[in-house]
Amino acid sequence: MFKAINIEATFHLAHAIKQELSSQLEIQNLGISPMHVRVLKVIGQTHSSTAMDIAGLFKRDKAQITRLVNHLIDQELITKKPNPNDKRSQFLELTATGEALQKKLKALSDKMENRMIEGIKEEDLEIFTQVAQQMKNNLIDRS
Amino acid sequence: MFKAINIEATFHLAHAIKQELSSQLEIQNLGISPMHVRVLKVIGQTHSSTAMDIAGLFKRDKAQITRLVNHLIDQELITKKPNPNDKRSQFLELTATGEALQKKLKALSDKMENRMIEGIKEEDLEIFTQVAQQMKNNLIDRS
DNA sequence: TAAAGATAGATGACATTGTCAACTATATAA
DNA sequence: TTATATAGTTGACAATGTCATCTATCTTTA
Repeated sequence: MFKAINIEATFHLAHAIKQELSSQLEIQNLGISPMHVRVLKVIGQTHSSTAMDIAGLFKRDKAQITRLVNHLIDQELITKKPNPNDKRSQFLELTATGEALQKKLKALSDKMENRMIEGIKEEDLEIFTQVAQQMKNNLIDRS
Repeated sequence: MFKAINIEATFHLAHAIKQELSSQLEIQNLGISPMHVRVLKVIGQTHSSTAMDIAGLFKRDKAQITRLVNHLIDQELITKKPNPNDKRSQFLELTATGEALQKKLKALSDKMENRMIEGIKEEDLEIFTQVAQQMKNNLIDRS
């Protein structure tokens, strides 16, 4: 009855997105990788996010986030700002260069998503989003 | 208007699936990784598939497939069978051990997918699958 | 049919993504 | 105040993915 068809469909889609994103980043010579894009985006959206916030959001190991963040700092796209409530952690913020890149990236990913959803009904898209979220929760919640 | 929400939703879901799959493979001590599972599955389903067929199906570099396949051969889960029509390529087939593992993996991934789709309406699932496929095609077709 | 180009797969080198364990410095709870 | 927990760093490594180059074979075509 089932053939794990949605697992495969998800893998295929995620891979296609990553490839297209990588290729766009390369074409435009932006010097960062897909995960950097996602991290930059979070930092840009929610001021005062820490490395641990990002790790929690993406469910990634904090070691990975440390390295992604340090790479972005080396490129002067973000900076650390002391957190007065906790000297162990720092708030991450975009620099001016980071903000500028951020805008380019937003344009790029919006354009990509627009292309991706071409010809798909609004209501089906909403169902897609909700089902994706539900599936993720079903997997994470128990276990 | 758009915030690349479906791109993020897809990444989150794909990551949750991979983590759960990895964790199951580890718990059951099966000695293989998620990509091996996918390759094994294809070989089990379509007899007479070659390395290039798999590379095409998954849109992966042939170098990666060569290595995945060779790893599975080292573990005696699959074998190469000469292709009489083309001496450059070989057909890949499951060994008896491979078939046995295949059954365990099928049970495992079916169970996972069942858990994943719990509480989701049949018709919404179908929309999810179709939308995922359409999105993938939209990305791949042009460019 | 002989030479030229295309294809299957292997291999080396490397980038990206992800995980685990150990460590330092700080914070919180007992 | 001691014990425990947490934020982030670092080292080591595994899994995934890419690119370029090489071989053996095919296919085309001159």
